[in-house]
Amino acid sequence: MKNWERLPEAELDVMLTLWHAEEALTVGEIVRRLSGIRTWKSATVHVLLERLEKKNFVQVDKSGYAHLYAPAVTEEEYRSGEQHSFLHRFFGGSAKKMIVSMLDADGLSEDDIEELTALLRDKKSGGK
Amino acid sequence: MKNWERLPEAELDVMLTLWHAEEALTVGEIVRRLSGIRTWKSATVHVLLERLEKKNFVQVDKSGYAHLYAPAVTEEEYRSGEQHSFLHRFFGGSAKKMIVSMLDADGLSEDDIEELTALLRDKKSGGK
DNA sequence: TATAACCGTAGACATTTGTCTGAGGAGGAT
DNA sequence: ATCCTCCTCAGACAAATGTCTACGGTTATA
Repeated sequence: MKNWERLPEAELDVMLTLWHAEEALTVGEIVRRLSGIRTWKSATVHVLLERLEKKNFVQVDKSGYAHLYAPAVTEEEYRSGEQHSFLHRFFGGSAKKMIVSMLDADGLSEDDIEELTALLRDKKSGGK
Repeated sequence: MKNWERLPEAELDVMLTLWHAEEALTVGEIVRRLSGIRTWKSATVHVLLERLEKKNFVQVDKSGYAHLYAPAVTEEEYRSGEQHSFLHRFFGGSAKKMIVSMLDADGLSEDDIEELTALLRDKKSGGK
């Protein structure tokens, strides 16, 4: 994670599509997969992909007729960057505070709590 | 939290300043408090505040000579909106998954782990 | 081989975001 | 009264973001 850069919404939706795909996709395929949320024309997606390429977020294979687009940054890399910046803005960088707030707010089932408790236990014993 | 709206970086920095202040602030005061991170002229901050007002994120008291700006949305409201959208984008809405990922990644001390374990215990017994 | 169904690129444009300069007023210190 | 400091507000712009129409070429298919 070199220099963290927050992507605009539209570009992020394209990246999410690429991340969730197993292989490289064509513009048309991306349009199709996004059709639930976005009603973009393919030219729109094309422009977004160009911008993402310029930012080095995707790599393109232009050998065939239909160009193939694939992520050049993993979802984890991007997510952790965004998460990190969020953590700093709103929780002064304390992961603990953020976790506490999520425990309060968002719905966790009994099972989830079990599981998390177990993870914490492992983490303490096995901890580096 | 009506319609969730993500604020641009610059406006968010202004909001964070307002949230961290106890009382309403003047433009000049905001510029001063941001001077560590941003080297904005007061006109810049003024424009950002106007935009935030239009979006109903701040309320302004124009009775005195120097206008006073205060948040119209709490930090928690905003944060939880952003957190929610993040959760959905990257963890399919599962708070558990997100917490798990934070347990792995970000530095938690022994004490933090203790504390979280205790919270989980309380949450299970005292559960609503 | 026509044809319909795709594809890529160019070019255009409205809106939003980021920042500033400059004019003109208020207030306090001299 | 005079100056210096601070404030508001108008206006201006460049860059980034969001989307599209239109044109000309490719392919698979009738």
